[in-house]
Amino acid sequence: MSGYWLFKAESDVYGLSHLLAEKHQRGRWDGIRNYQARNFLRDQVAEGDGVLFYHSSCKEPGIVAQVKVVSSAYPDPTQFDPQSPYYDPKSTPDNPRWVSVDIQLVKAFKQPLPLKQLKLDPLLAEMILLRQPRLSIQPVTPAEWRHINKLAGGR
DNA sequence: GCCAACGTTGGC
DNA sequence: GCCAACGTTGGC
Repeated sequence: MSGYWLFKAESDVYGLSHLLAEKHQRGRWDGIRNYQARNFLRDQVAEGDGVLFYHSSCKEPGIVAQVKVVSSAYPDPTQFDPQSPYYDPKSTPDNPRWVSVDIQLVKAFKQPLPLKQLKLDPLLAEMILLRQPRLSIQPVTPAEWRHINKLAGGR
């Protein structure tokens, strides 16, 4: 596993419950429409990378699961779908603007880690999540990754 | 290329 | 629902 990431989603749009309902708990991470997030996804996120799944815009925002990347980046199909809220009329199949990756659940955290707890943890003070709250795809350091999985009761 | 107006994110 | 922070748009 080469890289570690945090992916953020509104829990009622695509949350852990949606991923759990997918066949093999495997789903597509789509709808990214921010260039900084897109660049990470397109250029750096790789198959096999580890991902912290974060719920935003809900009662208890926080990290709820560990997932892994199970594909390389490919054009996000929703950008070509006029029915989709993520439709982008300026994007063409020849020159797609937005990408997706597929992800698969590794484990749901027994103890979801609420944002308010992360904020209090000195070992996580440098997390991008806490410094640039609006970025929906962001790198996580190996030290942060280990610490968070330990807090969540993982290995 | 500047920057004001506007839109979105997301915690609270 | 509010609003701060930030991103995007578009006139000039």
